[in-house]
Amino acid sequence: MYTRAEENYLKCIFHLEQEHKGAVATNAIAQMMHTKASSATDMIQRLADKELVSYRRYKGTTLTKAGIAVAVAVIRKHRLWEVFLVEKLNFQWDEVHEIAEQLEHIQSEELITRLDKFLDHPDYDPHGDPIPDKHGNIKKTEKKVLSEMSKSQHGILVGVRETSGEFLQYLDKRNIAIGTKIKVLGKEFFDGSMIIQVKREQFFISKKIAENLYIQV
Amino acid sequence: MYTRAEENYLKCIFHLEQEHKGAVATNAIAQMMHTKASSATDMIQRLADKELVSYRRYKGTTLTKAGIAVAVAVIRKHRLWEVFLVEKLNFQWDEVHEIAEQLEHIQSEELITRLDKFLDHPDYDPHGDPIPDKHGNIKKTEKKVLSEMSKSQHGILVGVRETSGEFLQYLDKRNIAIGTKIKVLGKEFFDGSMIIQVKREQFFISKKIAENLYIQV
DNA sequence: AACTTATTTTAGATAAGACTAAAAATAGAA
DNA sequence: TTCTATTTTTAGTCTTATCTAAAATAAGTT
Ligand SMILES: [Mn+2]
Ligand SMILES: [Mn+2]
Ligand SMILES: [Mn+2]
Ligand SMILES: [Mn+2]
Repeated sequence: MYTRAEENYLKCIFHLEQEHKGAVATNAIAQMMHTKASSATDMIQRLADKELVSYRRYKGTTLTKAGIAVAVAVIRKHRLWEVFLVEKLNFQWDEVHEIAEQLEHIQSEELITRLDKFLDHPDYDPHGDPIPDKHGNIKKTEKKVLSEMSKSQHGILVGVRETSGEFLQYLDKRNIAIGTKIKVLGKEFFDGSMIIQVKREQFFISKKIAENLYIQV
Repeated sequence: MYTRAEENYLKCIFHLEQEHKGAVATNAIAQMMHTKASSATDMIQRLADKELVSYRRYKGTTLTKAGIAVAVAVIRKHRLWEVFLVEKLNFQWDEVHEIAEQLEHIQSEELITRLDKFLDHPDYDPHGDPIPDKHGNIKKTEKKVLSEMSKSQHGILVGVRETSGEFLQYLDKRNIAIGTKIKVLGKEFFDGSMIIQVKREQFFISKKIAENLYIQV
């Protein structure tokens, strides 16, 4: 099988490739992995030797079929464990990421099959991200970033972009969670800030917040 | 914290020290770790630098207070995860060791605290081994190896020495499990083999089998 | 006590994964 | 197009954890 480091790099490249659509820059990988560009280059070259990524120097990196399969399997494990931590061990949604980051590397097909069953085959993790099935298929959900919505539009929160503790606690404090209905009451052109309606309350939110909330309309 | 390898060596030394009472030979460690004596020496010296073991060359190794604490914490995690796998995910008791071997290295105090609670604070793992509490205290149980019992003595199975799949499946096949009442009907001096009564059946067992069953009289 | 064997340690190599510093390639600006 | 700034790669070093081969020590035997 693959090492922890390899799995983490593949997962990282997968996420960057999704976001930017196209070859991923070495610097972007290094930044997300909290490492130096030279270390990233080193790993990328080893992954290329194993045909998990295709790579032409100075031109960026993309995952191969094999690389995608590994990345998606790790993401599946990560998200299933997050569900376990929240649903069964009563962790808060902002506390689970670090632990899942470790648990995602446990090697056992059977374990994941049984965990999935134990959790009753969940479709989404606590942050609203879809859980790939055992064949690696990911349910594509139609969702919009809140910051791109306009006045008087509404929808329900189905996911968050940021998963840092600070951000998730910010949402908790305002009773905003996955499934919460949100309506745009006003939007400021100058700075992109908004007034939103959540249940019976109204909040002012900055553009930065709005950019990190995914809404299903 | 400590690396996976360090944790595995410490756990290994702990178990060997329990068995033989006294300093542990380098070869014994190497054998149990499935590695070479030179590799073991190397690690022992590094553990000695970190004051996790006390070591005098050619004289063997013993754990320090600090080393014991690390080993026991790992053993606690290993056994709690084994309970989880059997009780919650319905694994058989012979299938859980390998997976627990990985899970025991997950670093999170909070996770173990919550797992322990989720499992309702179990005292023993599926193989009858006691689970250390969070302070590292291990319940000492009075138990006897079946091979040392004599004719017409009886007791209940409280643990197994071997945990290999083959051995555990051998027991399953004969309906022998933790908690099963066993009576010695006969014992052969020549080879130490026995006839035992288990529920309504009688079995012939070799000395090797008898040496791997712990009985509470 | 001297020799032989088994155990343990050292010396030297290797691979993964990280780093710093320097060189090379690319992109942007003048 | 040529210079400059940024990005990326290479070269060389480090640590952990492993190996093989050789040297050192301990234990056992005549
Ligand atoms: Mn990870
Ligand atoms: Mn998540
Ligand atoms: Mn282990
Ligand atoms: Mn066990």
